[in-house]
Amino acid sequence: MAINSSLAPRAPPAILSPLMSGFRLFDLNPEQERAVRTTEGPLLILAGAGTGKTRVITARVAFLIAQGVDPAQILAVTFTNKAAKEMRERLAKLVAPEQAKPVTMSTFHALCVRVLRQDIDKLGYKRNFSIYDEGDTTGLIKKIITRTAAKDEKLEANVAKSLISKAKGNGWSEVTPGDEQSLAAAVFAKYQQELKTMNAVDFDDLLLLTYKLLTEHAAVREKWQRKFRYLMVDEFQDTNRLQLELVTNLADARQNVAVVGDDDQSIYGWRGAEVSNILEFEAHFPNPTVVKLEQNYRSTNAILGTANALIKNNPRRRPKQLWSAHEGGAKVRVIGMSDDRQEADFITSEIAQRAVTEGAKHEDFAVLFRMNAQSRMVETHLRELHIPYRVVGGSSFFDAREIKDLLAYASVLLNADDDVSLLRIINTPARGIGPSVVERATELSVHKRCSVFAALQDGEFRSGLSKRAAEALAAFTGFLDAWETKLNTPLSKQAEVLRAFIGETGYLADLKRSCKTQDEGLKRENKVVEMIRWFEDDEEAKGKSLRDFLDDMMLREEKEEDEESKGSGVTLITLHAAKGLEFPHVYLIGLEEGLLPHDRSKMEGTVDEERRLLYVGITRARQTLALTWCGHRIKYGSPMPGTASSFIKELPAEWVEHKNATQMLNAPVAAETVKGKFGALRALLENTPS
DNA sequence: TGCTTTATAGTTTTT
DNA sequence: CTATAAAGCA
Repeated sequence: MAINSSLAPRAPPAILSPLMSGFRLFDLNPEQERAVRTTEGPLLILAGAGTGKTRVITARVAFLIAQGVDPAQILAVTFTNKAAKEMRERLAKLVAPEQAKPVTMSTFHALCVRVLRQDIDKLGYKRNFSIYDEGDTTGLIKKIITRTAAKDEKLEANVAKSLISKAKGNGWSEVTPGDEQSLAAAVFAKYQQELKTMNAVDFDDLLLLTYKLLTEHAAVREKWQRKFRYLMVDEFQDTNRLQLELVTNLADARQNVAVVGDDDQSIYGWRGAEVSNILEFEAHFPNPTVVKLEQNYRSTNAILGTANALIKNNPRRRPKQLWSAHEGGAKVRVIGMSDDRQEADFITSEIAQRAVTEGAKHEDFAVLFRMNAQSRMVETHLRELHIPYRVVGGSSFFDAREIKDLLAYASVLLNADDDVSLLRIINTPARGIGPSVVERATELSVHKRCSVFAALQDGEFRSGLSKRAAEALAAFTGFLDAWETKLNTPLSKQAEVLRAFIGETGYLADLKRSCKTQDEGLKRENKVVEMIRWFEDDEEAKGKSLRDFLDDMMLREEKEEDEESKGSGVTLITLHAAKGLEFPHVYLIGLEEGLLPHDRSKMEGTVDEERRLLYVGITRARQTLALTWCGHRIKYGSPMPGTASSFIKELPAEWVEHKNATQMLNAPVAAETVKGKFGALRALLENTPS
């Protein structure tokens, strides 16, 4: 996110000379400059919240280029596409386009796809492997569980999935011990074997198989070590063991590995992130240069003092002390509420009030919470006051049925062994291949350890079918074959082939028929058409193949922004999703024992991570921060009593003031009055074009 | 096939 | 309470 944009003058647009003369270090502070200038050997940059991390990374890449490093030999790895994109945009402002373009800036996963598409055959997969997303893998695991579990055995698909994911993230096979260990282990083994017969990989496999490739095939490892001479890893505190291993294996003897991260912001331990990667960095990369970035360009000292005091209570961490050249700022308010209704009412009416009295914009405010369910009450109250808002997170563009169907069709063309996709579309629209045929084919595929498509081709299988079914099946497989050939004809425009193929399937007509309203049908159809056009653009502009495009789609999160509320309004967001963002005014709600820290964290012994979560929340605020807790909260329909979070006791008296909402609501302006005034003002504003 | 009823469980989430 | 998934029904 935009770190310190208000303070920093824009950097000069181009590097004047590859030599040091003329190269300005963009007004970096001494620590930042040291991080940028340290180009050789391992480097650990401990970048506290709001200390200009992204700036340092991009400046360092620019510096490397100015030093004469070939841009193509620089690799910067991030966690999200968004971060990679942002970094690329920032770099584009520091160096010439022809220097920026060859730099590799990608996520771990995208990088691994690149490696695997070249050499995965060395591991017994085919190079046209499919990538399965969360939904695909959950479905697969579910099926395997029902097939494997005895009647008295129970195993939740999500539990199994997380066990499998963690096992893979740690390198390989050991499934964490537990009561269902044997079943989970069996499911794991079957799952992995089935993925392979389908020539498919999941997200974890992307990392795992790349790791295998690099460690077991020296030639491949050396190829990539030669390619990348300077490595940078962002958000290093979020890496798991496998990702650390990948970095280790990509680095050659020179060990030019620069990692950037903040152990205090490690909040993804529950999904396999290893804080020890950053805490014990020296063990993995001996004698590193260590740089601490502690000057914060985001928040007031009241906010930073509060954050510092809180996080000091964590035992395993690298000591850091954020400070700011800004004023002390307003004290952090800790406000006790009677219940969650009052909490929401207080926050929303105060936002309404401050919009008037302080002239603050709605998008300056954010409400942060531990659980998504907490947003509801706030939403209701915001709607009542006609305050625009956006809820971050939510459903993805790619969750839409029609998009999944389209991607499945495309995937089957490229890899017919992809059962998950094949089964998705085999009878959509209905083409006479009913559930019984599909079931028998699936059974045979399990028995013969082949893909469903291969099972469908089996002569014996076909002769066992009714004449009608056999004909329908032959028509379908022939159809796929024909279009596969067309797609792979050299010089053919794949987007056009795909469009014609989808047309021929009759999918769109079927889609529209299944919709209740015509309007909905058109919208859905439009999505499909749009996506094909999107591919067409990529094919023409960037020369992407359908496979490239599918890879991009599978590895992209891209939450769908609500079209009307895009860009404006109060932000409602979970603490996890808020990492990396900043807002002038933050309300952090639900600071109750059991919610933050969450009850489950106590059982799991991860209260430290909950503290970091609160720390992340606090450090999102630029100017003002309010923390609230409730004496009662509606849980599962009925109000449950609650007490203030134990974290509140850890906050420093110097920077914090304690209040209670009943006084505040009654004292200056009654909430109703504010509502009325604001409503009138708003009506006025709405008649004025903005 | 597609719909309504019933049971069940209930952090955090990117790739 | 409410979202979701499986089961039951037309």
